[in-house]
Amino acid sequence: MSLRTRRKSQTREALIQAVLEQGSRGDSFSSMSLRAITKEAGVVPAAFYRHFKDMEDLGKTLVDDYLTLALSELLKSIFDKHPQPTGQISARVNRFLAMISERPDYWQFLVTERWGGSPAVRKAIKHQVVKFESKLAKELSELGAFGSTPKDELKLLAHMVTNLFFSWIPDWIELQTSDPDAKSDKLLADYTTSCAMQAKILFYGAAHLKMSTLQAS
Amino acid sequence: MSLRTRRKSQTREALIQAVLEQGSRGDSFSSMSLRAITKEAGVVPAAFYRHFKDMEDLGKTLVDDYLTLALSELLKSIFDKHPQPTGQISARVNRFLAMISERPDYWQFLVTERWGGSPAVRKAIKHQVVKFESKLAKELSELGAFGSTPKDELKLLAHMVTNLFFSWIPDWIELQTSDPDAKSDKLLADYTTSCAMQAKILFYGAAHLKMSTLQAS
DNA sequence: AACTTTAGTGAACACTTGTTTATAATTGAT
DNA sequence: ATCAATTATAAACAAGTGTTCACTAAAGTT
Repeated sequence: MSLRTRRKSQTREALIQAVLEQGSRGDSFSSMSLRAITKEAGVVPAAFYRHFKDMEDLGKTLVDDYLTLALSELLKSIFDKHPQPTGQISARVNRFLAMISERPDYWQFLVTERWGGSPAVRKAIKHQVVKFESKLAKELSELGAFGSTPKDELKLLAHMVTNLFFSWIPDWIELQTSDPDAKSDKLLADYTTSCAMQAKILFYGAAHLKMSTLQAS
Repeated sequence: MSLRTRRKSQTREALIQAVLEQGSRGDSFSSMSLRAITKEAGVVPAAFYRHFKDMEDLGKTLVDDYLTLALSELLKSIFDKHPQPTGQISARVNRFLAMISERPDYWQFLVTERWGGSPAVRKAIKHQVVKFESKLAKELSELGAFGSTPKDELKLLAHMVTNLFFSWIPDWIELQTSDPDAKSDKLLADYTTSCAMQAKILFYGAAHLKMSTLQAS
């Protein structure tokens, strides 16, 4: 890799990080200005166009080149082998929450912009989420407990699980930032139990409720 | 009510409707400009300040004076008496989806801004959602199936149910708008079954999974 | 060493933004 | 009928917006 292209990708990264930075401060992507982004990246406004066509282009790139990795890492992290014998769900949930703690800006952006104000970014996220759900459904089918579950039902379950995951993200981030981060390990442990409980409820219901069974309540 | 106050509340309503209108077009609240709102409301920019201090004030008012009603109506609609003997869950889900179809702009705003770019609006929504979850937990406790369920677990369940409800909103709105609205009743029936299935899975899991039971999967 | 390519600069542009001010017009009260 | 109160207007302001253009300077190529 040449020196020039390396430096180019350096400011390109700075622009993307600027977006994530402002996202972490609570701003939504559609309300970010091109000028503010370049300013935060330490570059003049006109330099922006050497890297992206416009802000929409930046947003799509951010999702496709960066956030996608986060989602696929999440998938690996959940379905890797070597699970502890006890508390499999808790351990996986724990790892997910730790991943969020590592790069909260990534996950914050994903949550904020999933139903946010930029159609292009929304569409890009949607595309990645659909892919994630498909892989998740496939992994679930090889899990034993859902071996005989019909494909339709697995897709529905994967959809629910994905939404459950997404619901944890903002709660967990807020829990962390609004806390006197003294004993953050206890905070993690507590919220892990809560999320694991949620996951168990969902999996138990899906595993034991046969389809086309009318269970009124 | 005097003529003047009536006319005042008329343009006030126009301003709020303008926000919902732009929200329905896909814009996020934090990216809406005061001028664009007044323009859409058919009024000059300076007139805005007769009604609201700034955009943030408008946003909070919108949530507290309007969207709150939608949520309490939802609660009534779900827990009213006179339920059909069969398919209680489906019937209630159906009514919820019908409510969304009636005022999609309200629900769209709620979803978009729940994790959106305006801290004040986010906080206002959060406050209403917490209230909603509390009432929901109370209603669930009087439901028979969860009579003996501990309070903590009911709060968790209410939280999950709320998130489940919220997850339906954007999917249902998109399903409707992206459709050649010919046989929209069949669309409603189909999506009702899907959502009802999700609700049943969740309720079944919550009702049958005893707390502090380690159910690995 | 000379030439080309290109990431980043700085100034300028037309336009939109939020907010203030004085003024017009109409309702409510006397 | 007269006067006060107030909703909405029109114009102006400084500041911020996206985008363009000619440019400098450094890296890649010959």
